[in-house]
This record gives sequence, C-alpha cells and structure tokens, in this order.
Amino acid sequence: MIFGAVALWQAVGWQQRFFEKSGETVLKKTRLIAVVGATASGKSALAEALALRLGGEVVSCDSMQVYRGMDIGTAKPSAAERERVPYHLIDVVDPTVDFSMVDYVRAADAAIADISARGHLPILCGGTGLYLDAVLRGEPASPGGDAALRAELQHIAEERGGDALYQMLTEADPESAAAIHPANVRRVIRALEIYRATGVPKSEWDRKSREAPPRYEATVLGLCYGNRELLYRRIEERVDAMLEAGLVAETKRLLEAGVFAASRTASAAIGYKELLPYLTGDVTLEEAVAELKTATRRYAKRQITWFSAKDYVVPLPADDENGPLKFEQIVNNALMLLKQSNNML
RNA sequence: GCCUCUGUAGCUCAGUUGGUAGAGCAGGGGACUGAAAAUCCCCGUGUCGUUGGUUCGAUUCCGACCGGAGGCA
Repeated sequence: MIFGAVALWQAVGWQQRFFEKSGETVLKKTRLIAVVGATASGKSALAEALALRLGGEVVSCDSMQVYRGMDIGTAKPSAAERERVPYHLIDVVDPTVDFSMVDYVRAADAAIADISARGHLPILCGGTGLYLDAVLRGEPASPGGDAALRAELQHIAEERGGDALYQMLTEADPESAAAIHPANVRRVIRALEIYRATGVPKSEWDRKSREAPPRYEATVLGLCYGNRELLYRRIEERVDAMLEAGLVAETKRLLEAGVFAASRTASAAIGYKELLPYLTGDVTLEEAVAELKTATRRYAKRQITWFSAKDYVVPLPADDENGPLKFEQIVNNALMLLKQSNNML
C-alpha cells in the first residue's frame, strides 16, 4: 500500500507546478522531506533508505560537512554511500572559508530546485537545526554584518566589558536587549550591528521573517530516543570508530595545512577542537578523547532541546521500552508517518 | 601480624571547634533568526563505609568491624 503511493508520487513528480484553485493560478510549493535528530542518532542511514525507496536525493543539512577535507570528524557519507544515492552540499567550500547560515540557505535552495526539477524528492538530512529552520522560513530579513563594525563592537566588549556593550544595546534597542542575556556578547554584538546599520531594531527584522509564509511543503522527521543512554552509547561507539578510521591523522593534516588558524567556523568543529591539545602535547590522547566524547554528548543534548522545541518536527522514535528498534522498523514507521502527513499527496 | 593515613553527590575532593553538608567535573533543564559542531542562561538531599558507645543531639568524639593506600616486619 505504501509502494502504491510511492509509485503515484513518482509518476507525478516532485517539481514545482501550478494548479488551479478557485479560479486562481497558484504556485504549488516544492515538496521535500527532512530527517533531523541528534548527532549519531541514525539520520544518515534513514535518509539513504528513504531516498532509495522514494526516488530521492540527500541534501546534507550540516554546518561542517560543507568543508572539504574534514571527512572523518564530520561523519560524511562514504564513497560507497555516495554511489548508492546522490548527495548535495557536502565538500562545497574550503575549510578556510567562513560559511554561514545564509550561504547555506542559498545553496540549499539551488540544490532543492535542481533535484525537484529532475523529478526527484529532496531529502534534507542533518543536525544543524538553524540551517533547516532557515531553509523552511527563508534567510533572515535583517542585513548581514559589516566586518569593520563588528570588529569595533568586539573591541569595545574587550576594552570596556560585555556589560558596557549591553548597556549600549539597552539604550539603542531595548526590545532586543530584553530578549538577549547580557553575558551573550556575540548576540549583543549582532543586535547592535543590525541597529547601527539600519536604524531598525533586530526584534523588528526577526518579526518580519517570522511572519513570512513557509517556503516549502515539508515534512520533518525527528529521530528521538526515549532512553538517552542508548544515544550516548552510540556516540561513544562512533567516536571510537572515528579514531580508528584515522581522526588523529586527519586533524594533524588540517593543523599542518593551517586550517584551524585561518578559519573561524571550521576550527570550532567537535573532534578537531578536542584533539588539538593532544597534538600540541598539552594533554594525553586518553584525556582528549574523553573530552571529545563529552563535547559530543553536550552537542547532542543541545540538538535535542532545539528540535523538540520545533512544532514542525514529527517525532520518530528510534527505541522503545525494550531497547533500540530494528532499522527496518524505523524505516517503515518513517514511511508510515510520511504517508500520514496529509500534505504528502 | 603491627603501625600510619583514608572511606562525604556518578567522579575528584572540601567541610562541620558536635546542631544531618558544599565546590569542581560529569549530569539535567532551557534559550537560540547572517560564527550554530557556535554562543549563552538556570539547576547540588547525599543511608557523610557498617555497627555499637558517649551526648538532649554524632557525618563530626571514642571503640569494634569491613573496604582502600602506604610503612614496618
């Protein structure tokens, strides 16, 4: 019964199309699905299985997989996996480039349009919640920051302290100030930067983009674990596997290539960041690995918090009272949920 | 076998001149609109090893016992 539906979807095609609705010609939004969840929750395998069954192509939704050369640490799909299903937005920039949310949205829009135009189903897959959010909602209405202004504000924070900077924001844009914690200097700077550049409060820009209609007809599946211990075990195993696959050597290579000194974002990647002190001889490998596992667990926790707060995420359990579910079971449940989501047809 | 030190939160430890206890780490919860694998906020009740005794009251003092570390033999 599921396969009947699939055949129909494929026959119709996924591309954007117009249709008549009470005498008006309306642009039908492009259909896509997304698989999200914490790191190591099993997103990639599920996305691949869905792509194979639904005639889809995977669009990575990951802030670090975009970087070339950062392969093991970011858990990119293997060559074999990339042969089975087409992948997009992996290895698109050099690690020295500061890639951001807006760059991602533009690249993702293009990839989605391309996949859809070929009659395939775009399947976003990844753990960078902000990026997915931005794709669904559109890039922020507020303008990008000016490097000189940002540097100036950064300087003030260092010289006079974060409180002084926050005081400036309170005077210029009290509404945004109320929503930002004074200790979160990075956010305070961003809000000030927007206000200085446009004279309009950040909160105003945000409201505008929040009210924009959804850009895609999306179903978002969120892999989740009732028993967090299970997820943590998977994280542990995955980190060990990465080390076995040569994560230390990869980190060393990137370090020697000057990548971490040159980039702001790539050098923040979990895995490399924790192994660096080992390579410089400041901690033992054992200590570095323990730190890496801890950092990964905390990252997973932040992802869980993010995704569980999003009302568009449809929970897809990866376990039950008896332990982990079989992979085939998860895939079947996913297909069922996709079928049930009433905008799927 | 004897002597010394030690046993307090998942871990490492602090502390109570006797009035049932607190830090760091781990962990938990949350925020998040151009750095997001980032950034930031909030959260500490545990048979104070066991068991007797002294005491109005013991985790704190005393004894015994059971773990652990070291020393002497």
